[in-house]
Amino acid sequence: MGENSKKTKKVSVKSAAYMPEVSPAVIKRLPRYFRYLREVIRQGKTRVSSAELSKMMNVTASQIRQDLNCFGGFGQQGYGYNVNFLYTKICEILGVGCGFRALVIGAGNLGSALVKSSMFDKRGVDVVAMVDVRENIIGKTIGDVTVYKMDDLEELCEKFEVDIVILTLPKENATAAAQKLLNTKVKGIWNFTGKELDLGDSHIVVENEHIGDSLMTLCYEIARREEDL
Amino acid sequence: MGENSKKTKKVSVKSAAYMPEVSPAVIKRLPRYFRYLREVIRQGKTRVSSAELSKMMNVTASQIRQDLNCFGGFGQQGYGYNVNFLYTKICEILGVGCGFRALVIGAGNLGSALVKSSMFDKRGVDVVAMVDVRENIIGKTIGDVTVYKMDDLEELCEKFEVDIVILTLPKENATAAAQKLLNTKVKGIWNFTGKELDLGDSHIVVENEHIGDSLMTLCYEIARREEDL
DNA sequence: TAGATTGTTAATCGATTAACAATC
DNA sequence: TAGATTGTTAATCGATTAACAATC
Repeated sequence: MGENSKKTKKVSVKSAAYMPEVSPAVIKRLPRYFRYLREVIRQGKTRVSSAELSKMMNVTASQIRQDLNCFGGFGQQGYGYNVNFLYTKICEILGVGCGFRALVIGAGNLGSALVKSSMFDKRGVDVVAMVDVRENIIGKTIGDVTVYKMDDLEELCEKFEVDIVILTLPKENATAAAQKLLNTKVKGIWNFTGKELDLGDSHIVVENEHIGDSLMTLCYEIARREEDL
Repeated sequence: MGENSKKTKKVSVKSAAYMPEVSPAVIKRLPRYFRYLREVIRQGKTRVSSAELSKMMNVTASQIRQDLNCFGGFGQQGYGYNVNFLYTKICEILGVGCGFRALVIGAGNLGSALVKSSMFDKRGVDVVAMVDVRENIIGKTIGDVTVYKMDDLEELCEKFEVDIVILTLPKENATAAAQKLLNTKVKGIWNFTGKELDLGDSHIVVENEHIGDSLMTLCYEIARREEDL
């Protein structure tokens, strides 16, 4: 650090084996560090202190240092954090650069919007295929992803070595789709169907996404402010 | 309660004035109760206990009772909760039925997908207009919402009495759009731009939505499971 | 009445913050 | 060296759970 040229600093990246379980609260904050570090990089800074970050992000400097230290000593006393180094570390932790491959089930409005966005690119996830039940769109290309038959789901997962499946189909079909995936090498499901999946202790990790929930908390806040005028 | 026919039970809905601040943790869970209660209603049940709900939702019964009690005594000892009554109360709390009106800035893929979904309907939010900067889509209809000129944003908010504005434009323009809204009667912003807005203590409530964040925590979990095989 | 289940208090657990010694 | 800022411990704060009296 200090432009990474001083040879003295030992970067103690805690080894996975001896790493104590990281708390859910910390994990949920990691993507936010990822985003803000990209912003800091975009601003052309090469170093950043927990105090600076804290001001940008509206959290305490203490929390930032505590959070980062769950994964290793990425900073340097008297200096702060080397932005690029820290960003690299956060990316490692979050699996950016693992080259995960994703398949989207459902080529409707939401599925299409997701695929066309820059979201996956930014996070190093490669969308390799979409599937749908509607015959008339099989073979079409959305963004630059081809739509295949839903029937071929398992073979497609095999062929493309799919790591992550994204569910954007009607909630009635969510469970059936998830069941099919249990027989594949798929490692994670990102579930937009609204039907919360619980695959118990299967090898598949599930992340249930409920976009509408934050609309409701917004409405709650608005309604609450109205009543105590 | 008890089919609501016994006259004895006093439903002590805590009055807003004397209601102590509800903790953020509780508020964030409310939409989930909303979703599960809809499910219970769909199943045709008329009563539900905290124990039953707890099994469905994978949380402790204690937490459910504690959460609901922040807002009033909605249950009845020995009986449980009347599903419809509880649902009504949760809806009230969350402002469903306040008839909030929303305007979407940005008629791109995401904006269009949101508008075409059933999300707003389900939550009693009425999308009254979209705006965009691209001349060629002005006047078009998406879902059943008309696209207007971005230039007319303030007038449209006034004319349609917009409560909530949804930002789905490029992040570079997020701040400028939010600034414009400060001069209107808009009460809340649902922000998908990726640029976190902080309007300080303005009268506008902001909810920053980062869909990609949960993709990253999914990747984190996958990467972590891979390393400790 | 007896049984069930809430509402609520007290105990536990986890997460955040403050403080400061270590050290670059 | 002096100044700055981390890494880390201890103190505080908040959230969850357990337990049970109240009561339908």
